[in-house]
This record gives sequence, structure tokens and C-alpha cells, in this order.
Amino acid sequence: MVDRSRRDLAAMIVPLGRALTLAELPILQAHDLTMWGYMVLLRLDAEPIRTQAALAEAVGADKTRIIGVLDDLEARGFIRRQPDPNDRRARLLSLTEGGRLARDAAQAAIQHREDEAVLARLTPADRRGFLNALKTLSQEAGESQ
Amino acid sequence: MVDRSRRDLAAMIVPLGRALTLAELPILQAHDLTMWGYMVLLRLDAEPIRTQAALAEAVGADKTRIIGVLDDLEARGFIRRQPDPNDRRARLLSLTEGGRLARDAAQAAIQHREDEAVLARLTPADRRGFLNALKTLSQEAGESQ
DNA sequence: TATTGTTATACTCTATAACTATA
DNA sequence: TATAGTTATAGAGTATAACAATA
Repeated sequence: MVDRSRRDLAAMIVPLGRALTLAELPILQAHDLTMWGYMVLLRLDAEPIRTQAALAEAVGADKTRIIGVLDDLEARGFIRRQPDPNDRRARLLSLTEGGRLARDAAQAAIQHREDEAVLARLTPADRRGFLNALKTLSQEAGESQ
Repeated sequence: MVDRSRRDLAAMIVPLGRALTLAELPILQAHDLTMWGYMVLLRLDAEPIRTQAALAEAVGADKTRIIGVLDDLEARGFIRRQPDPNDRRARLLSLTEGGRLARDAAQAAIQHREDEAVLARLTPADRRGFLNALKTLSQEAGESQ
């Protein structure tokens, strides 16, 4: 008989992630962004990136998967996609001012909702531990894929 | 300019969940279980359940999705699937002793790995807060779907 | 010959519709 | 007629393969 002091981490975290994602969708929709588009804006905001394949990997997508996403973001002026002068096969990807504004607006709404509906339900100590743990654990979780 | 004191919760949690899931797969494979099969065993361990549709919903699957899973688990003697005498349309689902042993063995291995590779990297305070928060937040995350 | 981006194709997973049996 | 389970079919999302441009 196993001492069931806790459930499996994945069994708690995966449904929680799904619920958070589901809650983001209407907010993103209100800001006229898809989840993939938003993820790309988040990633490019950190720093420009040199190839689409690298960007795709950074957001956990296939390189063929994000082409339509980039087409759309570029057409709306949210990102720049310029051939690298030093290697014209590659596309230099960066965020425009408009892209940054769109990202900020969406992210502010998302984090506001997270504060109100999620973090507010934790004690200050648990909230602090939760955020610290996520910061620590999510770092290499993203890298390992 | 947004104060980027933290990333979006979903942006941290979803990749973490994916990494945890990925790490479970080889362990489950070593115990000759699929992820869906394991999820069913976990759910049935809590208590028997009266219809397949209810079980499917409890594990976040479509009712057509788990039929093959149940076929396999039943054939290997891990679950019982008996027509309800009071309503022979429904199937009473419960865990056998063999199913419980299989679940325990897999779960012990999974949680051992989680302790070593995940929780051990947190400070005691963060670990406590993390687990408390997950317990609180995952409760209704599962219900809301 | 190798790499970047793109397009076309195939595949996996999931949900929908249609069917059988029980009520 | 309505519901539980099953099977067959269709759809969404993703990855694989093939291609054009550049190195």
C-alpha cells in the first residue's frame, strides 16, 4: 500500500496548465492574437532571433508550424522579417513597436486575470513558494525540449 | 512599458507539464502501461465508477477515446468491467488487486523520480509552497473541464 | 553538399455521427 | 424516446518529405 501523501506532479500540473491556457484564449481573442502568435511575440520581445527554425524551437513548435503565424504577424506590422545580409537564406526576426504594444496589452490582461483568479487564492507564503518554484523549474523545462 | 516581474503562469506551467509528462513515459513503458491506462488506474483507485462516460470525463478524455484502453486493462486483469444488474446498459468499473499493484509500482517509480529530479531542486520552503499551491489550484482545474 | 525557408503530403490524435442494446 | 457503449468516419493539429534558393 503506497502512502498517498501527494498526487503525481504531472497529474496536478498538466490539468492546471490546460485550465490556464483555456482561460487565456478569450483574452487573446479579444486582443486579436492566437496562442502561437502571442508566444512568438513573447519570445521576440526578449531579444531578436536569427532564424525561423530557432524561433520555432524556442516556442516549442515545428519550423513549418510557425510560417503562417509569422506571415500574419508580419502583415499586421507586429514583427520584422528581414533577410540576413550576411546569409540571405536566414531571416532576421524582431519585434516592432506595434508588436510590443500588442504584446504588452495582452500580457497585462492575462497577468491581471492570473493575479485575481489564481494567485489570490494562495496564502502569501504559498504564493511566494509557488512562483519561486515555477521560476526554477520552468527554466530548464523549456530548454530540455 | 510593462514591469516584467514574472512570466505568464501558463508560459511556465505548460512546458513544465510537458517535461514531466515526457519524463513519465519511459517509466510507464517500463511498467507496460500507457499514459491513458495509467490515468484510468489512478482514477479507479480512488473509487469505483458507474459508467465509462463518467470515467472518460474524469480523466479528461472522450468516451470513445478510452474504449480501447479499457479493453486492454480488462484483458490484462487490471480492471473489472461488469454490466450493472440494475441497468444493463451501464458498466460498473473497478480496480482489481492486480491493477492496484501495477498502479502502485508505476506510481512509486514516478514519484521517486519526481522527488529526486524535481522537488529536490527546491528549497524546503519553496517545495512546501509549491505542493500546497498545486493541491489548491489543481482541485478545481480538474473539475472545470 | 549542406542549410534556410517554404510547400505538399502523410500521420496521429481526437471528436462527431451512426449503430446496437437496453431502458 | 432516451441513454450506454461501440464502431466507423471525419476533422484538427502536427510532423515528415520534397522542393527552391542560397551558401
